[in-house]
Amino acid sequence: MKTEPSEFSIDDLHKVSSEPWDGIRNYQARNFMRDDMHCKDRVFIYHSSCKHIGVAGLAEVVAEAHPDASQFDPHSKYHDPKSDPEDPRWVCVDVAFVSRFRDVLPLSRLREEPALADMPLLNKSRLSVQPVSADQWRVIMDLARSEGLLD
DNA sequence: GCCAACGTTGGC
DNA sequence: GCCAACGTTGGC
Repeated sequence: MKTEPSEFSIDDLHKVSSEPWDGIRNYQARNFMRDDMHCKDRVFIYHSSCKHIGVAGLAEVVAEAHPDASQFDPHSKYHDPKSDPEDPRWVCVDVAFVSRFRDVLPLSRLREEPALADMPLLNKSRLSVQPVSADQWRVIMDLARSEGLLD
């Protein structure tokens, strides 16, 4: 899951017991949350549009997809007047902090790994929620370990 | 701040 | 259903 740390960082996630991952307004990203993310699933938290771009830590899904409340809030920047309360257009999962890498595992380092070449993240995908295969998960965790980023 | 690439919108 | 125009994303 991508986030701009100036908006909501891994450290912000650490401060709350759980966080509804709201504001996702892309259908494909929504569908991943709705269809493919389940309680206990692990998630990489990725910092984008910032100084240290890359994987910042780990989270866990703690609530399955439910309507994203911000779509019905006229004061929210995520307000969607076209969404019908009887049939909400946008959903989100809740995630909880698991761990923070000692340092961000840089995007540039991910690009050096042939095993990760097919990741949407490395291929101009602008999806803010995107899948990670079991193999890719392992490669990234091994990388984080070998870079001394894990406790 | 730039700009390429992408997703969405809306006229036809 | 096509596709041009537009707005957004996100690395650099």
